Amino acid sequence: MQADQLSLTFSALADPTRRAILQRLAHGEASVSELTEPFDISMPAISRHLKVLEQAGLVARTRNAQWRPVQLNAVPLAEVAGWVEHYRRHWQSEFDRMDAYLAELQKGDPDAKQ
Amino acid sequence: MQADQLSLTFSALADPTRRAILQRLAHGEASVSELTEPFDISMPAISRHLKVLEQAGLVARTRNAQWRPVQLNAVPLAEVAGWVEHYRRHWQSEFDRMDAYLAELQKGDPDAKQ
DNA sequence: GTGTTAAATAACACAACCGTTAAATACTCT
DNA sequence: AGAGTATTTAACGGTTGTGTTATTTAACAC
Repeated sequence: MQADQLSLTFSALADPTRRAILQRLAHGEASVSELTEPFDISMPAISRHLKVLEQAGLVARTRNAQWRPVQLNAVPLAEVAGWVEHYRRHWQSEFDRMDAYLAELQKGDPDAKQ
Repeated sequence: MQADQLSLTFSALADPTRRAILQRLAHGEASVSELTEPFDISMPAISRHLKVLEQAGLVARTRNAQWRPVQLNAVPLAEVAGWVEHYRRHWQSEFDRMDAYLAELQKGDPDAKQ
């Protein structure tokens, strides 16, 4: 354990169920039952997904009677955005090369089959 | 297995060794031996990290004699950037609230202990 | 207190992850 | 062909992740 924050965040985001939970929470806080409802898995499983998200700092849990509303905390995602930004020029140049290649195809086609 | 691309990418990025490998490759292609050198782990271990990165589409391996130079492919990171971008306004508002809080503290202090 | 609802924890099973060392593969050079 | 170099694959072991069902905890309502 005791992984760095970025590893914790990426690891938490690696599961599609957890990403779907975050997406749901982007619309507002929700109870564990509400978060469980859309999925085919049991509430304990969701509860443990929430624990992973909580340990990554991506959600916060408060308490309201017997409910424990879950709220999104997007702050760790800022670090992800910063990390990935360093690579933008790399994928941009990949895309540029692809664009150039496609343009070359376009240019060639009207001149027809020679 | 057979996870979606985004899960594959996040999962590959969840390991600090693999992120360090990507960072090294951002400066140019490298052999497996070169990539192994900075780490305290064996070459087979690095080789398997490379396999994970390759399956996520983050690196490509060519062949040159007995070397298999590894190259960065940042394209899958574009999807990560797009995904995380949806949450920017959330962490921005978190930061704004934090700023407001700090400003409040600043304003209060000079007025002193009352 | 008793019953009900919401959620977490316990105990278990199974698969995946990550490292190791030893052996196999692929290529070069003489 | 035989030796040397680079890398992968095989076999193993320990830890972690993800699901299940059964049980426990916490708070409400009567």
